[in-house]
Amino acid sequence: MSKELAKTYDPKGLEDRLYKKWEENGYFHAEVDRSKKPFTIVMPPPNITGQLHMGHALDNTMQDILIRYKRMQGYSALWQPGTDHAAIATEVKVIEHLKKQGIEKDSLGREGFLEKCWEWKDEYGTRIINQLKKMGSSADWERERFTMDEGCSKAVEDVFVKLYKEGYIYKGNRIINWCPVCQTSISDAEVEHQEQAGHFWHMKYEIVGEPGRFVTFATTRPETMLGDTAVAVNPKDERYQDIIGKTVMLPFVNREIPVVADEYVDMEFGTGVVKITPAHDPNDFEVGKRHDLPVINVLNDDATINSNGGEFEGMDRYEAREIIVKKMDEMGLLVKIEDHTHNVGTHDRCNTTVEPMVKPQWFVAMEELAKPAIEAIKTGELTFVPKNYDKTYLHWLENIRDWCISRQLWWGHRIPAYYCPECGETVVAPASEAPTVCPKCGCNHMKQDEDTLDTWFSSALWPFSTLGWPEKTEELDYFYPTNVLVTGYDIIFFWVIRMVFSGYAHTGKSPFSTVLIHGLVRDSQGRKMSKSLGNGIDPLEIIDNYGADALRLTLITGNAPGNDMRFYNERVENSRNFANKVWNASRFIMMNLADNEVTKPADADLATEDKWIISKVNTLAKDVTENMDKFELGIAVQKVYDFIWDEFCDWYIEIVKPRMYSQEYTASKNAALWTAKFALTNALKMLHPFMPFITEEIFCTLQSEEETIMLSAWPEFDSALDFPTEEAKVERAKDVVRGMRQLRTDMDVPPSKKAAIHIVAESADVRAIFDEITPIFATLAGATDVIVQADKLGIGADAVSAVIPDATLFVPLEDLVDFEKEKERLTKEKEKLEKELARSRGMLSNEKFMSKAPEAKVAEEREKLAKYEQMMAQVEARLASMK
RNA sequence: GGGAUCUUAGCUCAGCUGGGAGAGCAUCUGCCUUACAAGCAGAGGGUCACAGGUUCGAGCCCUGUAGGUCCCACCA
Repeated sequence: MSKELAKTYDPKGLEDRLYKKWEENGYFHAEVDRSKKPFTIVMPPPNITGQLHMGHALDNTMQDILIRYKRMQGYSALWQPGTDHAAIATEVKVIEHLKKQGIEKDSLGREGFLEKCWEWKDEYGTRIINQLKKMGSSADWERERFTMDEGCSKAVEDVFVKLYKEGYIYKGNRIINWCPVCQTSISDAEVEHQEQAGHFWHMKYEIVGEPGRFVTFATTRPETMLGDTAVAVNPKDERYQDIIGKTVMLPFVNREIPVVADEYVDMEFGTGVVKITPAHDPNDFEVGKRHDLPVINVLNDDATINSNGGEFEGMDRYEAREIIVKKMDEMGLLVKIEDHTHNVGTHDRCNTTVEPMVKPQWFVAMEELAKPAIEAIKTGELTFVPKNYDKTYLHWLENIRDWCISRQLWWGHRIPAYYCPECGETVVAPASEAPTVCPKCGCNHMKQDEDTLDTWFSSALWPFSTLGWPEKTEELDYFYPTNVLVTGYDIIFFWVIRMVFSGYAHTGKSPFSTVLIHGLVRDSQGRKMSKSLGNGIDPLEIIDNYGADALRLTLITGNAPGNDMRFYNERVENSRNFANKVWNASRFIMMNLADNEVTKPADADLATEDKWIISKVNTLAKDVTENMDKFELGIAVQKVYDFIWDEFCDWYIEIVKPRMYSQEYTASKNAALWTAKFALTNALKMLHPFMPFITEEIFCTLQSEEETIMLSAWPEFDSALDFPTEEAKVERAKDVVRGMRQLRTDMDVPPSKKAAIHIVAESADVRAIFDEITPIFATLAGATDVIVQADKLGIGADAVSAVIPDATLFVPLEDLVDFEKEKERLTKEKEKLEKELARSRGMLSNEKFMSKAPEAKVAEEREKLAKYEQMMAQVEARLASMK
């Protein structure tokens, strides 16, 4: 025996050992190699605040599968990894971290705080990477990047300057979403709308000059009235024609505000009158612009009322709301209160209700930039898998609004804009050309913008900045554009879209041709895994208990692209069991290979079952490859799984056992061993992208430690191996195997001895079963006998005769095969075949089908019919022989 | 309000361009058998949500109904 393998598969230790081997040998590294075709995937950079969760696990497993597959196919397969600085996420974490030490962010100053952030990055930035390695990820770690490293920062600056010069980036005083807790602006994509139960307050303002006459309106946010600069009605609304142009009195702040007419107002809704607060509502802001209304901000950055709010100054927005309602009521201006559920915008990170505010911010004008990204889908340069996501993508792009990219944070890429406090001049330039002197007035007081960029600004450039852009590197030329982007549907707006338009804007190409979308990993009850629910399952724990291969298989099996999945331990156990099955099947083959010199058998020496399993594994290669190419990873692995378990283990190994047990090294034994090794090796290769560790371990035991399955050639369909399958013969072989097994069970032998008994048909060699077809029973009926051998455990004929009445045990064939059961089975099969035949003949004699269906389809059907007819003949013959 | 998507075995889900209703788990029966009890042999269990339509043929295509999920959206 060349090597001992444990009876059950234990991934512990083995995984780390193999990973180390791969990494040290540089197997993950992809070179620019013009003799090969490139295949590139950029890894969605995990946040440096991140801990590996199931989302990462799924995402990375899918990418690793594709990369390993392409690498085996001979591509120079680059999986480009890196981490993301994750501006706001990290800043919040670091602030929290500092707070525990009693340090306030502001007390450190900008430089001091950034130092702490970099310390954080150094400490935690590698943690997630090490966790990804535990998954078996074969990324090219030598090329690891960080969104704030020198190159990526250069790319960010260049892009900013370029877009500014082209007029796509502008600074504007516009209404944005403000998070009062994080104290920064956020983009539209970061706002999550939640339905909340609230109230609809009907209140009224008195018309100036007409004491006792009021206009009644309804609002969900009474406190914003402090910033009202008009009330609006629909110009067509007959109820209010006579008040248009008049003014009303705003209580508390005693401001006279006009009644304006605007189409925006829905006559059917509420009272048909809307109070207009341009500073704190996006619609009102637009109305305000149309009517040239003043914008009065009544909120501080922490959402307390500011000095514009008069007596309410300093109050929290909700406190002010309560008191304003109370006072309005006291003044008789509160008409009624209705219950009302409405959508409230919240910050997706901290869940705080965002406050629309007017602030000077930087924006990217999206309309023009979005156009090529829209075209990309229409021309097919970019495809989504599954393809229905292109609708989501298009809908967003076609309704895109300008992207607010400035953030009032310190951790991130600082905006490369410089202002002159003397003359107001703005200069936008990369850091290397930062102006010290104002080009306009010549003063030396130029100050850089305090704000940083949205974290997605740098990730938008990731597919090319990681390859060296804006430099014209070899890597960029060879690996870009990349092939596949693997990500969750939850990130299409944030990231995918921005990468695509950036790719077109800066490189003239789509950054990838396919976006492979996966769903969310949910808990066993279908809930999102979340910290607050405490229902998260830690992938590292699963790896610890079941192994990375089992986790990977679980995440891929039975899941279609784009669909959510539920994760529970029973599924992992099944995967673990499969790993064990593979392990044991391999162990069996290796035990039998022992020290035999296995040589490639002549075709003539291959038995029916050999040819059968060879052509099965050959067809498998075709099927799996096809599905891999369609990104149907779940189907692909299912096919490998079924092959190994249902065909290779349950059939082939069982059928071939008697041949393997032969003490003489016959041509038949050699053929069986060779075939088994061939089928196993190929199956392992196809399994490798999914379960890298166990397949490598077995492969190395089978071949040599120096080799690696990672760089072995992916099995291709080979027509020379496509032997015609003789299903009927194999069926018979299985019957005999079953019979033998039953016989062994039924024999009246002490259990301890049963283990020692192997059955080999002697006079009618089991071989005959495969070599004869219909006359099988006739042949066997003449021979009928089977010898029980017990030599494997050193129990000789004497011992057998001591246990079993007859020293040489003759077992009639009837005991091998249960004829009654067999007849039943055949009859069922016949019925099924009859149905099939009827269907097939019906189709082929149907004029419409014959005239409409494509030729290939008809040919296929003819083949099927021929097959059915042949099978029917066999079944009938067998039935006849049994009478 | 707009859009997407789902409804298949007790549970969780596959079923890709129309032609055999499937897997895992669970249940039941029998087996510690020289690869594997994390296993083997077998069994039961489904009007493919409902109603129409197209088709020689529908789980799959079309229309409608009911229920669920998700995304987008400025009804104050």
